Amino acid sequence: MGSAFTIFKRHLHSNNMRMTHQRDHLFHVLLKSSHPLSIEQLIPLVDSHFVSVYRNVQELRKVGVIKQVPLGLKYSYELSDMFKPHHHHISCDGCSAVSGIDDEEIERLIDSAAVRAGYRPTGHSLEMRGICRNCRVTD
Amino acid sequence: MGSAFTIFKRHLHSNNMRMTHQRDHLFHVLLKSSHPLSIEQLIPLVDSHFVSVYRNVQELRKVGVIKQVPLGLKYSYELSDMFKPHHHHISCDGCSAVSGIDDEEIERLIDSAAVRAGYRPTGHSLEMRGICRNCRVTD
DNA sequence: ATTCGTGCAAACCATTTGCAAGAGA
DNA sequence: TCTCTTGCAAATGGTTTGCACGAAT
Repeated sequence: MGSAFTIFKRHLHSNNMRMTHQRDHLFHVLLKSSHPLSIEQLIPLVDSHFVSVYRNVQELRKVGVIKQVPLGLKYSYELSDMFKPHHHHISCDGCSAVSGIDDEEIERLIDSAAVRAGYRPTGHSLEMRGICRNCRVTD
Repeated sequence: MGSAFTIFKRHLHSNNMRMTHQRDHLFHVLLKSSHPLSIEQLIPLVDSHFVSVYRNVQELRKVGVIKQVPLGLKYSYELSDMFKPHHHHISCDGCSAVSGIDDEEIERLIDSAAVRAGYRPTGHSLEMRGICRNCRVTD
């Protein structure tokens, strides 16, 4: 069958990359996380040398396992659509909480806007900001 | 009247910031540019010390004159909606050309998705990728 | 056995900071 | 004049690289 981890292993193999403890661990940290993580957040969570975190995030991004997403003023990382259904994020200006957003219609509209501009769409990144319920009350 | 530059000057003044050659120049470089520029691109274009470019980009971002946009794998900078009508970008995976996108309906949908998720929307960033006409032919 | 990947130290380089001199208001 | 901003030099710190050892296939 095709669990995320099985797909991951196959994907590594087909790219002549080895499955190591470090990559296994990195993958599972990202799989379990409910929101994207910055390198800074990743380093203490993944038990491997920080240099390996950098290298593996890069390598896995190159082969499409990991996706870079702009969150706040810096980039964070999450598993690609290959492992998590395509979605977007909204982060609260007040408390920085992050929620997932999943809206079919937005996707369609984004792609059709790309086509209208003369492009064959290959992807996009959409990040939203707002004030969450809690922070609206606590003002 | 309210040309972009006049608004800029007023905005600086109301934030106790001085109008200097360097800021004037930075502002005009961004105003004339058809697409966002990275710090790296900005430094040779703006005739001031690179430290001042860093500082001014930061300061002007804090007071809402400049906006940071994720382009490709890094961030670039452009004037905020205060000076250029709100829009998004699509960049070609092949030649890196950037075009502007302006679609009212997407805007509405993005905001309504935010509301549905329980947030009062304050902003968003949307960057698209695709293959442009030229690059589709030249394959 | 043969790569490929890791850890460590060192190098790198983009960005930031401290401070004295210069410029705007 | 008074304060903000600039330029320069130096410090900083996140990221990358070189290399020998260790691990995966």
